[in-house]
Amino acid sequence: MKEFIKVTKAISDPNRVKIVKMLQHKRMCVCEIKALLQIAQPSVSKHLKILENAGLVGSEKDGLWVNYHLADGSSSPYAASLLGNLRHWLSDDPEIARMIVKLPAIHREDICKV
Amino acid sequence: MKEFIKVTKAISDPNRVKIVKMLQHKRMCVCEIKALLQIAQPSVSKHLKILENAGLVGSEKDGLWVNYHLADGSSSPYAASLLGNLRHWLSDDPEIARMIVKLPAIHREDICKV
DNA sequence: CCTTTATATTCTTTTTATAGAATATAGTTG
DNA sequence: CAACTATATTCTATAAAAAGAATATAAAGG
Repeated sequence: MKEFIKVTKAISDPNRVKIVKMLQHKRMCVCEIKALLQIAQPSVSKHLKILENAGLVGSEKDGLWVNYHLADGSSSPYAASLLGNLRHWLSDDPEIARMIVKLPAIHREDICKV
Repeated sequence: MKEFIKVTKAISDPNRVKIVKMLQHKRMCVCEIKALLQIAQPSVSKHLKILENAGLVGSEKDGLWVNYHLADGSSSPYAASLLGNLRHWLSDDPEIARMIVKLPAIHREDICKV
């Protein structure tokens, strides 16, 4: 039960849904995500921690950067099912779509400078 | 997006998960649900409203009683998918299983008297 | 080793959820 | 229609979530 609640709580926040949807397109560092969401950097870090804890995203350090990517869902059937469904769900959502359009123009060299 | 969040938020509470799981076995009135969950009646009513709003349960009046039942998922793909998965998910959860064992002994005539 | 930079953590405030007590509503029965 | 009962709603208190400012940490480069 706890694991199920952890996953559903993690995904029941619009900013966290957006993070999952953007990570479907490429792995991203915190400041790139921050640039797309337009919220403060600590808020991004906290959202990512909640998603990681739920088994929805993973991360790897690369020098100063931390690259986040979609998890493979191996942590639980709940995470796996959700990640599978989200591959198609919400892609047509206006807010999501607008965000995805901006994605290709985001490059850490240009925008990172907290 | 709003519909998706409504469904995930609705299911990300342990008492509401329990309500969905018990309704898989039979349609129940508020005081029967109250007896199984062991929380106050207004809390049950509020949980049911949230679930109904998310398209996860439905209700029909029968005199003084209101019988709640699982929804068919026609309100959204999110509700449909979740209800489908929950048919097998969490059935082995100890807390859920213990509750389901008690289910057959619950009869409104015996317990209702707020 | 000092500075810079990307990210994480802590602290504080504001908002949102949850719970139950009290009350309202709506059927039912005498 | 008066008393009763099942459910819903309102009110209030408490707890949990989310946000950002300030600060801490850790890796890189001079």
